[in-house]
Amino acid sequence: MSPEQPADAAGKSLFSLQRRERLMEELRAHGAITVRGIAAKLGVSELTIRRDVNILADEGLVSRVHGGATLPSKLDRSAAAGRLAQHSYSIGMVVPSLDYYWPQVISGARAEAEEQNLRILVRGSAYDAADNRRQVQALLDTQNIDGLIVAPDMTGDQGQELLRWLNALPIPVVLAERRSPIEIPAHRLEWVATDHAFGAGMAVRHLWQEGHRRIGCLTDSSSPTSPHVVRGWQQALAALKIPLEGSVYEDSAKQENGERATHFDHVLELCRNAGTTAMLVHSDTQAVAFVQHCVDKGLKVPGDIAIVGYDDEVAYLAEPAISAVRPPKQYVGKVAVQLMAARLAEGRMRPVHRIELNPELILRESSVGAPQAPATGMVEVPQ
Amino acid sequence: MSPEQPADAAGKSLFSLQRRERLMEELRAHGAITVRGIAAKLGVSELTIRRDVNILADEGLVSRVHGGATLPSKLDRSAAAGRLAQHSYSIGMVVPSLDYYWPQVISGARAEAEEQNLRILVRGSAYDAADNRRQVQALLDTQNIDGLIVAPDMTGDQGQELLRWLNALPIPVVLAERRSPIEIPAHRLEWVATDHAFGAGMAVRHLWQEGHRRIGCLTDSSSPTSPHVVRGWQQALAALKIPLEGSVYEDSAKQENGERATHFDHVLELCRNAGTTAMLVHSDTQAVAFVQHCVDKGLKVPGDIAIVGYDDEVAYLAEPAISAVRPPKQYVGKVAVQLMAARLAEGRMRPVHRIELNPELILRESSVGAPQAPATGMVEVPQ
DNA sequence: TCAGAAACATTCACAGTCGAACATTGAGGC
DNA sequence: GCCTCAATGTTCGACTGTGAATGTTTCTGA
Repeated sequence: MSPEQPADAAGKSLFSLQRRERLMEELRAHGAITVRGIAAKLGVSELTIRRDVNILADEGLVSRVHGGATLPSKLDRSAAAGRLAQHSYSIGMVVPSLDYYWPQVISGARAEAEEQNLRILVRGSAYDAADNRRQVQALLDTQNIDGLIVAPDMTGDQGQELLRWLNALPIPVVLAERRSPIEIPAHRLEWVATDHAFGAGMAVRHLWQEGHRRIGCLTDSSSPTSPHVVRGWQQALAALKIPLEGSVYEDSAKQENGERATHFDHVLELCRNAGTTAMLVHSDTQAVAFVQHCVDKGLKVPGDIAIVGYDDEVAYLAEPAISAVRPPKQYVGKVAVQLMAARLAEGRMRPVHRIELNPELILRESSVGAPQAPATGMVEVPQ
Repeated sequence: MSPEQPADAAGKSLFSLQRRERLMEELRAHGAITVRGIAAKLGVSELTIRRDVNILADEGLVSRVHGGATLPSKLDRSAAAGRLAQHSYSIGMVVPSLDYYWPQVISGARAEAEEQNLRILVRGSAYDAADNRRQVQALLDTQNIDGLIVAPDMTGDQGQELLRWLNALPIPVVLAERRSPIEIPAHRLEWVATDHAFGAGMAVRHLWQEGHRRIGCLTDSSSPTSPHVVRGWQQALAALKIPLEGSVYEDSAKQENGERATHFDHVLELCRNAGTTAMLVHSDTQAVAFVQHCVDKGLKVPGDIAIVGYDDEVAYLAEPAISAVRPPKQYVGKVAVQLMAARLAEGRMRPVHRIELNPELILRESSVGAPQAPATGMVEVPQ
């Protein structure tokens, strides 16, 4: 044998550290290794491997066994086993907004990260695939990121391409408030998202229980949340046997500020014609403006028209205060970090997790007729 | 066989630590083991197993009994037992089978419960809503249950009624391998389930990559898993632009034992007529029988027909060994317990979680192209 | 209660593995 | 060049894990 560095099967020289890395790799791949097998594979003597195993075992990275080593096992009670090396990780987080909705998600993520002893680096981005990618790339380039939590724009070809790119990244990726669509098998992407359809359904059922029989929906198609809200609204109508035909359904996304009042008038006109007495209004900034508009026009809320908002960011500020579906934003961040921490700890043996969280319905004045006992499962919050 | 490391059923060498780990796993899955059974399963002498049991018993991890071992019991007052921290909560677990699929789910749940210091009480039930309810009721009556993990039968009115009842129970309930349907708003029920549709799709895409252009599906509609598998198969066909019309799709549930051969012949006939060269066979007991039948009829697997099974319980036993989609059964149990532990710790402020896990595809001989002869001029090196 | 069967403990033999002591090699500093 | 040091290899006696044989204990059912 050559007197230089030892060689592995491919003929490449290895330093001891690389060798131990290789050893861990084999170990992770097979769950166990034999000293003999690895020695042959790496082209070094068995004694060398044994020494490596001892070193790794001292650090608690493997469990020593007669003839080889296994992944650390609870059954192994040697000195070093027990407390895994607290190698702390850094997680990048890219969110599409730093002033609406996402601050709470970030706050939940930060709290959990502290708990799990992780570092989080947050970057804001635009609602736009190209910028998402730029921000992620910046994190990858400048920081030493071990994992990525991201809420990308998924619309259009660019969005799809972005997803594919994320799926192929060498680090684990968790989507927040986004789901990878079935069409592209982004099989490595995990996600945690609020079940907005459920939230919308909950709002509709609540309005039904309040006696409303015609329930419309005013949505904001510029938000990624919108399709889910609309779907939930439609499903709930179907379940309650309310015909979709004739139910007011409007999109306020394209309205300029100046034209908003005009559009609201148009919506109210539709409601009057269709006999609609309740509206689910997506994005509660919209809801606030809409309630304001109704009050200005002399309509009683909830007397003439009941309103439920969506997101519960500013709904309590309106006069009257608006009932709203509240997504568990803190938990979205928290669970995303939990997913990431578990993934980083357990590696690829862990199956891909995809988590939906249910929002809750916060009842305020805008939808509750006479003060009633809250329906089961729904929370009444004063203020 | 060589006098070196012993072998388990799959022929893989095991170190003593791994063997004990396996032993604990079996123990968690079944609650008890026999020395003889485990020795046969792991391919070692009974003496060795006894020694393992002694070691584990010294650690207090098992209770020794004549003929085998059980999970640590309070009744066992040997030296090592006894100082287990008192269980904070007790969780009831009702599963529809104790010999197929579910033992591994239970094993994962037990392992996690141990970790979280919870007590788990497992009861088997029938695939039948009335019996499910009886078993749950029995747990509620006789034990002091703080939470319930259950895989109920959800078919028919009885199933729906059962779900409603579960939803109204005063303790938290987590469904395992079941989803609450949107129709009944069982908004308190959390669940963890394998994404079987994804698994089926993975199998279809694999077969496509192996060159198959007509891919059929043989399902077992008596299993609650069946609809999801079929849905995944259909979606994957659609994505690959394989027409659903003319694709072989058969249900083997209603076949009596005697008629199974006839039905298989019928399926093969259909395959021949439709030009189908690959089948996804749900429940891999079915797959094993089907492969056996094909081989008996002189068909080459995978040469004439490629097979992928579903569940990966016994697929490796067939000759040739069958590729199979493997649901993360251990993790289903594990995650269910995690959900329950978090719920018990955090109370109702925690949003309802609903988790899907991706299965993995285990490739074996039945679907992977036959090994090809080396190109001319190349020398095949023995060993 | 007792007999027979099954499970268990003990002993021994052996193959394989381990690690201490010492030898060898190569890199880097002077 | 020479020295030192760290990494690796070789040898060989000690140790460990396993299984067969054999005797002892425990369980079970009549």
